Amino acid sequence: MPAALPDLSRFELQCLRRLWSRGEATVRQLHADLEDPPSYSTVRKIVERLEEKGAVERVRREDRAWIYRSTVSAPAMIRKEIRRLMDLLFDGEGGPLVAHLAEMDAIDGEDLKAIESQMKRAGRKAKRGS
Amino acid sequence: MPAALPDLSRFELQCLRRLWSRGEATVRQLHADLEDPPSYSTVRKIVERLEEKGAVERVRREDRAWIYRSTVSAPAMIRKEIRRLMDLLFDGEGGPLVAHLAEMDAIDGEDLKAIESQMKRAGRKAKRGS
DNA sequence: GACGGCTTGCGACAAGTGTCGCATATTAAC
DNA sequence: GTTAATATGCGACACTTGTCGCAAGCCGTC
Repeated sequence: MPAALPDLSRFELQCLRRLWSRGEATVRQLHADLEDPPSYSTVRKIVERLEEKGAVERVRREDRAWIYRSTVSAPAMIRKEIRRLMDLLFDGEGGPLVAHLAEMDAIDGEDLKAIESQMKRAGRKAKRGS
Repeated sequence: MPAALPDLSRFELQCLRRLWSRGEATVRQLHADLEDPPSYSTVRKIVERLEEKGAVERVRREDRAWIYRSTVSAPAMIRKEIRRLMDLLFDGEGGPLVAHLAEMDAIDGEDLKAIESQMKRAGRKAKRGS
């Protein structure tokens, strides 16, 4: 099984997302990708901590800078965070979360239709697999 | 408009939820409601901080203990947290969040149906209102 | 009126987080 | 070989968060 996913802070997660997008990146690239970036030093430190937490690793050096790569699965980490919120707000229930999303106009009928067909596909796959 | 909702920590939010359930409560009651409660002192401190942050207020005294009440709207606070996560993970998009929920088996067809009828009702209400 | 129990009001503290600055090392360019 | 750029490795700091303990006050009971 995969090692337990580390607990990441907001900003750590934000940086990690950029790394997921790029696949590999230097601190400078990550810094450039950030929307409202703090100092380079700050991003440097965040990446350092991500490395300590085992969420990121150095793959090779290029142009005297280290290239980093995420060592954690994006979907797994994302779902861990979603689960975290569901546990905190709704005792782990997903229904109320979706209800709020609808009420917040964060999703529409289109989204729902897409999800339904996604679930149908998954259902067929599961049946075939069993 | 309502005052900006304060940023709450995990544990603060957890305590606030119990208060929402009860409507009004003493620190002792909140402490008793918690699943895996830390010391009474700790809960005491959390409530104190909730008060400092303006999320909670004292309504009256009873049996030499203060009764607290939430001053923030539960749905508003909950949605703020959901929005926070959506912004962090999906640039504010709700679709991908629901997709993950389905993939995580956190929701099923029943949930989706319920949401659809909820959206229909909301739609009618909106039409009537306009 | 002293006693015991329960609340409160403070203070304290270790971790975690966001934020930087700076000395040192590395390297491309003169 | 000296210079200028830039990455890294550390250290520092203020704030937040989770966690308590303790002195003081209040109140019902004996």
